[in-house]
Amino acid sequence: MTKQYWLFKTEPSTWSWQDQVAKGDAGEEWDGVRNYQARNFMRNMAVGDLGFFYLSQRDKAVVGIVEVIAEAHPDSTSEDDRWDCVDIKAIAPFPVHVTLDQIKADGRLSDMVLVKNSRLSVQPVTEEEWRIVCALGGVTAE
DNA sequence: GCCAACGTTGGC
DNA sequence: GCCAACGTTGGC
Repeated sequence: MTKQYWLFKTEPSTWSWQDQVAKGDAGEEWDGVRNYQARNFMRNMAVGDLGFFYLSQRDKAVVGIVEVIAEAHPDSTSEDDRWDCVDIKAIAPFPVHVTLDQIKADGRLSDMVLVKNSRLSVQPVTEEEWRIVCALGGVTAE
């Protein structure tokens, strides 16, 4: 299967990019997701998939790139076996943050889930969207 | 801090 | 299985 791309959303006060970076290569569970759509996307992820790290609230920007390092498994923060999550690790920060305003202003990105369904906390990203946002962020897409 | 949009829950 | 009520999210 070819590599898939995703977007992980978090509130900076709950889980920041620094928190993610501090976990190093060991990474961390992307736990706490209690939404079926988001969970289903995580169940479809494979080790090696890449994702954007997006901060809601004040920042409202993509600030870095993460990699999926473990496939979906039970969320350790829930007794309820409905909830699964993957593990991710930080790969690289964006030299330039790509803000929601920028994304909204870019006609090429008007179909991004982030624009269309801003509340979904784990989202798929197309390869084209991936390349465009990486370019805006000042990194070369893998 | 407000509120619209959305997802989930629970009664019927 | 429908749908009203409720809670949460996140942009503004």
